[in-house]
Amino acid sequence: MAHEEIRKGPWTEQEDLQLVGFVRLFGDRRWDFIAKVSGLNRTGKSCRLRWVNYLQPGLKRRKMTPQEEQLVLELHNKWGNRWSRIARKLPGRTDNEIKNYWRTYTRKKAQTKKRGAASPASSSSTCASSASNIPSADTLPIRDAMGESFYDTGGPGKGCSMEDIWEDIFSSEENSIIPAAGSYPSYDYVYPPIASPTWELGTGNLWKMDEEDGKMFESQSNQFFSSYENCGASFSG
DNA sequence: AATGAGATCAACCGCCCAGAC
DNA sequence: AGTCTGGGCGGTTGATCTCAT
Repeated sequence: MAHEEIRKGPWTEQEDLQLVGFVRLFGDRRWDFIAKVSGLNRTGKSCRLRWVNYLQPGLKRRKMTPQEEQLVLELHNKWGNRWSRIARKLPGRTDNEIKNYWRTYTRKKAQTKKRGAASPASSSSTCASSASNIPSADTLPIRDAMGESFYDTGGPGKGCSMEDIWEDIFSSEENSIIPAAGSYPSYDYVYPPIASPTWELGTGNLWKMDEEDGKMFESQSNQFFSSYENCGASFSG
């Protein structure tokens, strides 16, 4: 049979929209299923990663605050490289983000040590102790601000940010769908409604449907996607 | 203005674990 | 009880961005 090649590499806005739509329909658990029925030609893992690290509502997506940095240092001291565990203590941060931060931090620290050996005057500045040197979120360049340059890596040009999308979803459907209670951690963020059949139907039949059945939902989700045709107009391909 | 080095971030890989069958 | 499958996690890599020269 025709074997469709699994897509890899950076996600496009189109793919993001598709994924968001299907997560809305099916919840954020059945990644393999979502990968199949969405027609994204991505692996379930890839979909999950994209969702968790980038699309999930509530992500801060701006530079760590000194408080957060301090917390990361403390928790890492406590738990070691248990990034997901640490991330749970930092609302709006992903394990990947923290992992990357830590990597940068250790590098800087190593460099500081090196340089410190050469010029003791600067040796006292570790990332933790120099946290006050880190610009606050307000002073950060536009790029770091929520929603700006959201698709820097997703393709050329600027479409609409996920913030816009979520906002739009939320405002257009706040009266029609009530989010499943406890579906998401209680970040200080108002979540758009995401259907969570897993919780609402228990071990429901929904998950037992095969790919063919899933196609049915594709048409449903198409309605959702069509709402964002304007964004789609700026898609690169 | 061009370029090279360093920093940052998104995404993939491989392993492990838990649940389903 | 054993096997299989999917999801989660930590490690790593590569592309892109930023800044200094």
